[in-house]
Amino acid sequence: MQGVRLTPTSYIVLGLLSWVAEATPYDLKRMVAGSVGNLWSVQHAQLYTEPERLAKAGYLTEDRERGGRRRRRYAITERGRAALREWISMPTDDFTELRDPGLLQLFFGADPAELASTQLHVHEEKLREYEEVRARGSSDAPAGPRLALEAGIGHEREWIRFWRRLAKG
Amino acid sequence: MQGVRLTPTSYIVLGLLSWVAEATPYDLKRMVAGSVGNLWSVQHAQLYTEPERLAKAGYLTEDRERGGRRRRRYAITERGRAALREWISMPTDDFTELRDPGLLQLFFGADPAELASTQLHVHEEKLREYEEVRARGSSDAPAGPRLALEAGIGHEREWIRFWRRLAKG
DNA sequence: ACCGTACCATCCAGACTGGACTATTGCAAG
DNA sequence: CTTGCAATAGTCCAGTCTGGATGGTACGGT
Repeated sequence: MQGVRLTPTSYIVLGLLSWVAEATPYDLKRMVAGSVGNLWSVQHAQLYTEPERLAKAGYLTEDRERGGRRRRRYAITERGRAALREWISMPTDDFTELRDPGLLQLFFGADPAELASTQLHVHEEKLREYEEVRARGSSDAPAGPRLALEAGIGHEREWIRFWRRLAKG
Repeated sequence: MQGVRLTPTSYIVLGLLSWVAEATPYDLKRMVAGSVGNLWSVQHAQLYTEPERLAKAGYLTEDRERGGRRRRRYAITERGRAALREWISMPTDDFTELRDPGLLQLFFGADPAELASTQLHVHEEKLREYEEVRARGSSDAPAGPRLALEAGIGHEREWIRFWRRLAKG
């Protein structure tokens, strides 16, 4: 019931469960894809182990179907909500972690123009995807995801500026 | 001698060792800090285990001091250089992985203005650091690290624009 | 001779990764 | 209706990585 370390992954699970009455790991997986998954990648296997861990510590309740798929349904507890609230109210000064394989190749001497043409494609595609999500979003959607999406769009544009500059020598 | 998977971390070790005749894990640690460590975080413990793994697979040679600190000195082999060259010449289309704790808090409903003031500090500091590195750099430095630094500076500026916008409502 | 401060190496439990593997269910064509 | 495919859903595992603790070595200064 006590003493687990809460990681960013934990807060993703708690955060998503604070928006819905209950969810199975598979539901979480779909919620993550196309939203928070863009700013913090989560392995699907974690969405099975992490809720289990959180349930053991009292942040969630677990309820398992008998027969059939034997889905586990999780719901957030008051203790879980409190932990989430507390985390949200303490602005972090932890730093952005960036992992960009293309940039790594550039660092170690890859041909800038050639690399740029590959990377440009990838980032243009991603930008298109984000802009589509934005277009679909209703105006009464929660502010958080909308703002995070704006951040993502801004960064994709920056990537595109950067690689475009390299592409033309 | 065979069959290890080469990860980005592997290429960081190979890449750094391609620039110097030999290095101990501790040397690698210092080389990473303030350069490639900014675009791909590496735990120091990995700089002990990864070269060992690479040496076993024939990409590096290992030579251990007797007595004293018993430092291990690693040097890249022709096989290692070949692997590095091959990786560099194949532009990756793997995608940027971004992990930003602040953005995650924003996503889940943190107060934008409050969060922004914390994050602004952090990113302004980082930008200052990058610009200092750039100022110190000689003009005959290799192009790769210089370009990667430019990317980092561009992104820090983007973060600052983003959080600045949120800070003033 | 002693101390403080870098320098340097190793270890560990727990968490995460990437993917393989299995099973269930819905649906559509034959 | 039954067969087969796609989508849905859950589990497992070996290998890696994480974050930090721990403990040793070297060296200048007093």
